[in-house]
Amino acid sequence: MPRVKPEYKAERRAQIIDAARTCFARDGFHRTTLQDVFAEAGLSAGAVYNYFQSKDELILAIADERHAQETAAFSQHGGAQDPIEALSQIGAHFIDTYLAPSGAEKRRIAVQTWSEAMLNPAILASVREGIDKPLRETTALIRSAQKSGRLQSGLEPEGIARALAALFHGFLLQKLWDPKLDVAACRRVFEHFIASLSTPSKR
Amino acid sequence: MPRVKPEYKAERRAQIIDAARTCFARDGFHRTTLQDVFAEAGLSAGAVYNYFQSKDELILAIADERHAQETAAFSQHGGAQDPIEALSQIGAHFIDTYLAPSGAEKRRIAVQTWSEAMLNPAILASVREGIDKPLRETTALIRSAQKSGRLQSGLEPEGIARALAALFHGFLLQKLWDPKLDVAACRRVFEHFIASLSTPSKR
Amino acid sequence: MPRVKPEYKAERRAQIIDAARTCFARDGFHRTTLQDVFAEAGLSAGAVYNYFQSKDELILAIADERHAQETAAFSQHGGAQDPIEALSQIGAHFIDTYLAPSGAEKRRIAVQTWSEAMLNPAILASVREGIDKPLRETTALIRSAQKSGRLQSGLEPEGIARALAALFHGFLLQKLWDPKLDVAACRRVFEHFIASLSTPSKR
Amino acid sequence: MPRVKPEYKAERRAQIIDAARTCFARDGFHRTTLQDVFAEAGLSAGAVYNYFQSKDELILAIADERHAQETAAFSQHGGAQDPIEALSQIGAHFIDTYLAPSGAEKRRIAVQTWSEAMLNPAILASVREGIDKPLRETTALIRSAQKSGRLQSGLEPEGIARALAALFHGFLLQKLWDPKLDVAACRRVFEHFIASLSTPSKR
DNA sequence: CATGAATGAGTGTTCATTCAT
DNA sequence: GATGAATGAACACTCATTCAT
Repeated sequence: MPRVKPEYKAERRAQIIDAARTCFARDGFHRTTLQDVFAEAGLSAGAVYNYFQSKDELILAIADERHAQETAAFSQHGGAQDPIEALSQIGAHFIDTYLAPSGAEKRRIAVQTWSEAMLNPAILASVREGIDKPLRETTALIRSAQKSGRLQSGLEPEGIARALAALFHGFLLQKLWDPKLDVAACRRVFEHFIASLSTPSKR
Repeated sequence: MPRVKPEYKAERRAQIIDAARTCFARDGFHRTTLQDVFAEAGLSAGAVYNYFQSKDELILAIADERHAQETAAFSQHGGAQDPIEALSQIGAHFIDTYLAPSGAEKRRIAVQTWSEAMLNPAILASVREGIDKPLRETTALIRSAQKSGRLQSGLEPEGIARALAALFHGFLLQKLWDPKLDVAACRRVFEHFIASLSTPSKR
Repeated sequence: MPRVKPEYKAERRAQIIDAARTCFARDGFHRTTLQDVFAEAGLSAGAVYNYFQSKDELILAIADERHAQETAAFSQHGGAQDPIEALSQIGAHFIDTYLAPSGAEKRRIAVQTWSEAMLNPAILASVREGIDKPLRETTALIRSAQKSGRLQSGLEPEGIARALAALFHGFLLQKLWDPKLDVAACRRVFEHFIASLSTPSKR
Repeated sequence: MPRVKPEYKAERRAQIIDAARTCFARDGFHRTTLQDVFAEAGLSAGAVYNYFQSKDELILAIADERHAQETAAFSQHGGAQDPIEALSQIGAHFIDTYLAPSGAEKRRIAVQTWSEAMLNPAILASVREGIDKPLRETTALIRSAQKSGRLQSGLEPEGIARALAALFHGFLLQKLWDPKLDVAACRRVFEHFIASLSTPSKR
């Protein structure tokens, strides 16, 4: 269908990415064959190859899209006046999005991406991009809160930001291993951790 | 009446597992071919197949071994009288072992195992076994500390235990993505978190 | 009543043939994809298919064109009064055209055509048409020269004609394999061979 | 079948090369699929890939083998005392081998190799190796004959050698295009050409 | 027990060709 | 006539696994 509308190609691309994401979440990057993706997308091999030049490129597109979404969500929820409130809202958003039952697909894509990053430089770059910007913003948030005296200053801001990310990533893994994980409890611990920053550490 | 001494078989098995771990850490479970493992082990295909019936079984053996080591290390470092001290020592041990530069191989195996657990029930069982026992022990430790008044009791013991695990797993990921990660800072945040449990949460 | 002027179609056809020749000479018939030809011609797939119904037809058109040119050149240079002179001029023309540095594209198309003729009857017919007519004309030239006593008659005219063609084709191959081939020396040997026909063989 | 006799692998390799040569001569390098070769050899894909790492490598092996045979044959037939006799014998051998009806397979492989050499550096190297050594030997033969006065010295030895090769290659092409080519006539012209070198050129 | 050549289903990818617009 | 996205059969190649020796 030549001379298509400009949005046609974007739609087709999205259709392929959706199909790939479904397959990858279900069977993993490596157990998913491109034939699976073709079938899921309802397209031929050639059609898919008009949009993505290789399986790796498709995997990368999935990773990139996920990180773009994350960065966007981050900015969206980090706007609260109170820095502690902002941290809390960001945490709540990510916990809701990734740890809810409906987040299963996201979780499964995420973990595979983390594993793949180890071996695939392009995926690693994508993962880092998805991590570094939020980390920098969180760090800035914490630093400004420390300066205004609202957070204790005994810990490095970056360390705190990394701990928040680590808590989130770690809970995500636990939810993946055990779907019965008590997400509400995770959220409470998360809140406790943030709250604990307001008081000087005992040590 | 075995034809060969049992030690012989155990040594051969260890030789194969070592080779496999080296390959898997370097190239990943899926990019590693069994030919790679044969070459790394200096053995023939048939020899390896006398010890492991499939690639999956080899992967599982790697995962099992890792979790056995972890559980053992956990018990070994969790014996301190003071529960807070015990938690601190356990944390220090795992951070030292997995986040040190020399822990790269362990990290790379760990993340792949987590990803594989999503798709392979046997690996999932292995991962859960490696997580659940430590989690139960930590939970028990925390619960007893709460009863004796040494830890605040506003948070569920299991939630705290899971948060400690999450912090550790999350830092491991970050170290994987960025080898320059400041491990000392991670350790300080970890300590802060444990310390924060001694005081009532502000909220 | 055609919608477009006939010249338009002829121009388009020539444009496609030029592009195809460029691609085929550069990458070979089999390594050249039609996508390459479309790009080189600056036309779409559909446009090219309006002029040639298949890749084979395009290859055949290239071969035909080459042989038409050759036959024309042959007639053009074979008109000298003296048959020996005519042979010499024809030889000189072909050596100049095909063995000069600028003849690289022609050489590369020629050799591929020879190889393809082996497998593709239509190409074989084209090659034979390009060879047979010149061969018949040369044979006639030689026969008449023999009758008039200007050439020795110990050899069959067709054999001599074929030897001249063989020399030319063989030198073409050598130039293809080694661009530093001394073309002037080839020309001298060619002249010697023609000259040798004027005197009775020693044997 | 492990722990095979040393000659086992060589036999297998020859079996594959034979099958490939049959297929390539019949259908051409590019129209032959590896499946064809597997079927012709009566082996599986994996078995063939244990001996040749790619289709190109198989093609190269065919070319190399052909040139090795040619060089060997050349040395074998070039030992006559009389240089003119030696040239004559070499020519007769190659004409017999390649232009006889039974030489069809050799011819078909040869022409494809020439065409492929244009695009494949490894094949080009093989072709040149197969050409250069015979050419050097012929040149030496001619030079020594010139010094001893048995051949006229008006032409460069290398040019003469190249002309002999060109005649042979050109006749080979003609036989390919027309199986009814009179090979005896070719041989006579070849002989005439050699004989013509014994007398000073008329020019 | 060890060997390693053989197996063959399965993989990612290509590309000549079509046809709705 | 021209466009170019879509088709899908076909291809080269891989690799976990087997088994005769």
